[in-house]
Amino acid sequence: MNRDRAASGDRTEARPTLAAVASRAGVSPSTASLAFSGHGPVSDDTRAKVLAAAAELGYGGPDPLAQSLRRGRSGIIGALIPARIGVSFRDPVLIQTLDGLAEEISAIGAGLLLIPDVSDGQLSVKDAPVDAVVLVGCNVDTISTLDLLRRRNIPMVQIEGEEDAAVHTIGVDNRGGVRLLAEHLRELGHTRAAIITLPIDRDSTPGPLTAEREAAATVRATLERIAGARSVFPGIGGRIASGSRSDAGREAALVLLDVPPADRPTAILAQSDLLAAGVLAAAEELGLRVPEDLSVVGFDGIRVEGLERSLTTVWQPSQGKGAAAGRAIVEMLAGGSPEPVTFDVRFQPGDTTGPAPS
Amino acid sequence: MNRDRAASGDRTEARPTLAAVASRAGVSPSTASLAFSGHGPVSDDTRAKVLAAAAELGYGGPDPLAQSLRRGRSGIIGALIPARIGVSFRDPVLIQTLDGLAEEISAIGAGLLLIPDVSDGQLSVKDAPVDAVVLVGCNVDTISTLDLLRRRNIPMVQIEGEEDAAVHTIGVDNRGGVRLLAEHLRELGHTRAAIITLPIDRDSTPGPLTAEREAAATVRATLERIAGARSVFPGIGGRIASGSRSDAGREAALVLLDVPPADRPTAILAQSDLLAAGVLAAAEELGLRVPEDLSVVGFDGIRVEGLERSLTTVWQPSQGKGAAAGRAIVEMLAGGSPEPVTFDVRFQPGDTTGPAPS
DNA sequence: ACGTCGGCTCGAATCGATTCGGCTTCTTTT
DNA sequence: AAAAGAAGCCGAATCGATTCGAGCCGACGT
Repeated sequence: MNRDRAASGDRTEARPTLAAVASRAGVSPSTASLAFSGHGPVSDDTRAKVLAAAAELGYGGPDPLAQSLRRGRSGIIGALIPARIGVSFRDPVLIQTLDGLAEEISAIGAGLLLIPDVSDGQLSVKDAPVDAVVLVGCNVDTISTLDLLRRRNIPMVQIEGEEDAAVHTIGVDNRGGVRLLAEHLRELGHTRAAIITLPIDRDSTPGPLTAEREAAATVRATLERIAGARSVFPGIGGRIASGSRSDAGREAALVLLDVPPADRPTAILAQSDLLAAGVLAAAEELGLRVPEDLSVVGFDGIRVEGLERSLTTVWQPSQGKGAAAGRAIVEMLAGGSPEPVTFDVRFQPGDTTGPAPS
Repeated sequence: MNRDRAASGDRTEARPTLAAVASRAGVSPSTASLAFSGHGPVSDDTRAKVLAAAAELGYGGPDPLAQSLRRGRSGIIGALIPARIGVSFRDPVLIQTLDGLAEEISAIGAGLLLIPDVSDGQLSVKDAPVDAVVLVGCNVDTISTLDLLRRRNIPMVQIEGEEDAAVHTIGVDNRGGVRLLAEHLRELGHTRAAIITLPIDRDSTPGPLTAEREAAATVRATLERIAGARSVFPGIGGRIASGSRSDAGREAALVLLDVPPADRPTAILAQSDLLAAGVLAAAEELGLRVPEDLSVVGFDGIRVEGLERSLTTVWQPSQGKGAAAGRAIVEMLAGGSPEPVTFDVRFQPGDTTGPAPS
């Protein structure tokens, strides 16, 4: 009543509040609230009055913001993705993961807020009204933000990350998966193998896989996959690609393959199917037959658009990882403390591997 | 002090509030707030005290929920997408659009909340704490929800939708774009052309393009593109695909092409590049040469993964559409009322069209 | 030495809804 | 018919922070 709030046609409009509806209906705000939410005993008569008043005033239902504050929940789960949308979403694995995640959290009516993990990004996890955060495919060097969240008691789940971080982790058997592939190649007689890795640190510049960069690596999954390869081909080297894209794979493969035949690897372990697709393209450009001259394996087990060959690879449950993360979130929000999950992968033979050329 | 709130170690934890920090620092809540936000004149001394107290208490900064309520803004823009994430995000056009959108709204530090427009979805636009909503590639038959939002004064922008809806609309010249392609085909001598459309209504079942379905159509963009084709090939018919995916295009094309040569269309207008890619695949399966036996055009001008041919198509600024939507949102949130935008498209010749076979 | 001007801090209202205990009425039970 | 019970409604506190006007105190000007 003080100042001009009553005459608040001064702004563009004055959204009616629940209180306004209540007073118009001649009931108390509490009753109006009950009538709307259906949480308490309200006579049909009263409810009708409230609804009528709401209609007359053009009331659009309780303000989600106020509800959120009161409830202490916003119904929003933040998804920290590694890069801006246009880039991140070119990765089918990421999409499947988010899909599984979204599906699972929709059980509690929550939605997914995309938060690109780019430093200059204006939106930061820390001032977003999220109930929980999922780090999907991020390298957790954003520790500072993370313990801010922890301090706020916001549940966090990461998919494929450092185990030691005090964050619930969902992973797959990266090491074992790649070892399966490597063993497969060794059984075929390959001895000169090379690897094309996914980004290994925050600045994902492509280049040779050097000891220095490996030492400074922050992306756990990539390291694990390298380790898997090393467990079979101890000294294996290769190149780091700039991302899970076929053009990046092609680029890396061209460098690895465009050498004298004697030095050329007879097998390439690509750390993703998209990379592998790029390797196949490079091989074709160089006139190398797959698998006669070169064997190629991938990782992920996705269907690569436009690739008619069936890739030898390991399948990982991308969607399952997202779903597991979602379930973990749901459980944590309910007060539980779920067990970390590590998924197994499945060897998936294709026609891109064959006996090593003699 | 009543009941056991004071002893609220009863819950899992009791997040310290700004008030707690203030009292520990020996200042008033208002001062503490000022110290944190840096909005008012606070002595360095006091600020330090407050910050120290916050650190001791493990205070993680102001609760975004409370801030949102107070400010009346959540910093979240809702993006209504046509299907669940895994499906929607297979469409590169959608992704680019979202990318442009996200980029633009990050200017005001807002984030994107994904809201799948599926009826059974638990999360609904109406109880999400969003400052604005973008309908991207949705058919607006969700009118009921929409005027709920309007009533709440939530700015809305739609990308490619009914003009008549009282919603700010961003579009492209669908009609003109397809006409360019159709004219191109006519100049090449084609007379028997068929069209493969994107979904035309909510239940996106594939099937022949019949008058009935066309009459019941709800997807504006699809209709406009059909109209563009009709302006050159008046009686053109074809099939409705189930989505912008190459397998859907292939499926539709197989039906259209697997007929006696005399009836077979010599040109197919696919309403998206992905559909066109599917058409190319189908043609190859049927032993038809492109462009000698069949000309194919698409729409969108995207780079189709795994497609080495260069498609004759029109390019549309998908990202630009998203960015325009983002700018519109920003302007509307600032109180302005932006002008609706319609983008032009650009003919992009490729090698998938040629003279009609004699 | 007194009035005034700034700089800093505090009180209190506010954002919009939810919820719990208590109070009134009306109905049922013995 | 009195006691007990139930149904329906209201008051007031609460969620956690922001913000505006007012107040206090030291410093400066004359």
